[in-house]
Amino acid sequence: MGENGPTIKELATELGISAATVSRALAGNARISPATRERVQKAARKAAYVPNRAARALVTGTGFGFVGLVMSDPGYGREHSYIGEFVQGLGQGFSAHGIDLFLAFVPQDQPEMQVIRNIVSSRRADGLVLGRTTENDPRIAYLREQGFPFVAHGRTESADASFDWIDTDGAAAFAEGFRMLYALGHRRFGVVSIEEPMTFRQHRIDGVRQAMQGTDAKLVITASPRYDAQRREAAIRAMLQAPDRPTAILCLFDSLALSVLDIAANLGLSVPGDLSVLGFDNIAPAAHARPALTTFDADTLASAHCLAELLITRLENPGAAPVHRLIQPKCVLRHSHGPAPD
Amino acid sequence: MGENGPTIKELATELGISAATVSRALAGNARISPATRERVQKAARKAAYVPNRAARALVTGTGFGFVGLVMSDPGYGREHSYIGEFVQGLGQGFSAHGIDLFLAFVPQDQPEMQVIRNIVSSRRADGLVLGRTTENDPRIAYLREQGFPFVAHGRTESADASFDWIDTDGAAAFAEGFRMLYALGHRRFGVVSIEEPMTFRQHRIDGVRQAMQGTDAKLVITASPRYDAQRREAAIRAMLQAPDRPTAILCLFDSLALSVLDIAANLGLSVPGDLSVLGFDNIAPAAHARPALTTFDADTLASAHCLAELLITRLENPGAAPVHRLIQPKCVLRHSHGPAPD
DNA sequence: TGTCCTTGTGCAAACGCTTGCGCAACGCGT
DNA sequence: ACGCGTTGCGCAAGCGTTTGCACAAGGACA
Repeated sequence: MGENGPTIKELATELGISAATVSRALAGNARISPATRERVQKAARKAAYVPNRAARALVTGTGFGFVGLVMSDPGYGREHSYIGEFVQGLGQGFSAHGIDLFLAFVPQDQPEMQVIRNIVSSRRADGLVLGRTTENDPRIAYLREQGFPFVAHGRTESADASFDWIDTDGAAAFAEGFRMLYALGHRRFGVVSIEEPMTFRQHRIDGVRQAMQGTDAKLVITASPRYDAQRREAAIRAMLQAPDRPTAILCLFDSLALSVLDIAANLGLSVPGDLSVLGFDNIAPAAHARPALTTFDADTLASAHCLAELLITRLENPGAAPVHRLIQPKCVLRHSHGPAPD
Repeated sequence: MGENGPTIKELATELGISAATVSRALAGNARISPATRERVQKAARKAAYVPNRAARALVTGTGFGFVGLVMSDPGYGREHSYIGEFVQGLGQGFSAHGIDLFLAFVPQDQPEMQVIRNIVSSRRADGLVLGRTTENDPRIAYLREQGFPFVAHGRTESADASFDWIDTDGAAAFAEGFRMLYALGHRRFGVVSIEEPMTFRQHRIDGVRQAMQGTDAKLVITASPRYDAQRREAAIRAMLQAPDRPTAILCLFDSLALSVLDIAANLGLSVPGDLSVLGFDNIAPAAHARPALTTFDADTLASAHCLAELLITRLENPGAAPVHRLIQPKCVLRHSHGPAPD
């Protein structure tokens, strides 16, 4: 084994003071004279002193400075590259505060809840980040009951105010998308949705519904299991082959939109000539699709940053009032939308 | 706060034996009588005893059951979605063995080495996974010197046999790419490369060079800084506007190829009519580009799985002989290549 | 019966850090 | 000159484990 860095005791004897003083000086304790504090801090920097986390965790009873992100989503691989940005944003936010992000992968044969329970009871993490919430999320109920610190990316059905969350304002975005297409003359609308009760699903669909109020627009919705490519394709194909197929389709997220683009091409429908398509998330392939996909960008990176901040303040101050933030997605105008065909 | 489980001492007094015996029984120590061992194990299970990781780590000098992946690459966001798969593969591999993967993000104002040093000296991680190696990688030198367990995704210049690595056989892939294009009649070749001394750069270029041996093909290489979009574009543009521009371009990785596709379109060059383009990595946008990008797939997921296995065996058996594996990428034939123009 | 080895268990130290408390030194007011 | 509050620091006790060593009990052997 190579050289382990110096211990606090070594640093102390080298400075001719006690380990306690070093500890306090490094912690910025007020009872240490500014002169000593500075001297210690300089020496620590010079000696590249890094406190042993195990020792600290043991005595303080806290964790090791890790927060967990539970990865249950099988779809974050290829298409769903927003995960990359999400993780990056979280990581940057946390590392600025000396906290590390760890990824807890959920084995296929295990429910996500079990993984979470395990993390909580082993105290491996100081806090947890929850991805994409469902309408009635059992993870949230459990963590709240355990008093375990967490933040969520997404609300629950009741937009529950008792925990920290950040969400994108999908309703606003989809309403905006509808209005834009309506203004372009579209009257027959489609929404490509999923079967899973993710919170964002309801919001986004509601956004369209509300914007439709009082207009002469028609709406048809199709849904399929989130990661079942076959059924997804069947559903979209059915929508596009219906006698009075929509001329404008809003998709819950980009990978659905990309599927629509592919299938439309197969069916000989031109986009945006015969059909306008809107996505959501602005994942990488969206920009490279032909036609390039018009979509909404919710600045995943910034959201993740913010989520990290939220969890950090929660960890520092467990009793603080919950914070929520709604991000307004921005429409990225590209080439998959246009005037309605006559 | 939820209930913290019992300590080993509590368990011991409850059983009327010493903590040492409990510890040994749980560890399966041979010096403990089978009767006692079984009694202890049953009681531990019943009491839901979970050893305190901090205490254990402190005394054994090991980590907490985490391995780190150092994320220094600023480009793993949008384009470089292979990171998503890489992380997924690692995570799955590790979690099967009760190990968690944490992501160590390198702040912009800090050298990667400092982050690594910090991890090593704080003993936060039991082992480290190194992404994309450079030809003469200081991280590897340091970790070897420290005797810190690690595995690398990529070789070093000397294909150093003294540590565990997995690499893709870029030379073979690029040679194959060359031969395919040559067979299609191409004679003027271009390679779009980067300025950074990543190991894979040399291998891939060498693959082309070797395959060219004895043919009448010409080769021109251009390089630009890895994440400088401006200079990248300038370099590619220059290559495409040269009087005797290549008719076939091999790109070191997909995001370069996508740039080539864009710029070619801007210049009014048709792909694959005027120009054939090959990528490497098979990232998500490659399939959605128009024309869809012909590229090489090295099965990132499987590589990552394998890397995880390697690190685990290394952790279990630090003295074992280093293992290396070379993955043969498979060519994914799509529509960005074709016969040479006459 | 005494010696010696084997087997099973306990004692206590150690890991590196934080923190409550004690204590010395000093300056202030009286 | 005395007491008292303040300031700055050290002592030592832990935090929950693991592990080297000592030790008691018991059987085998001479």
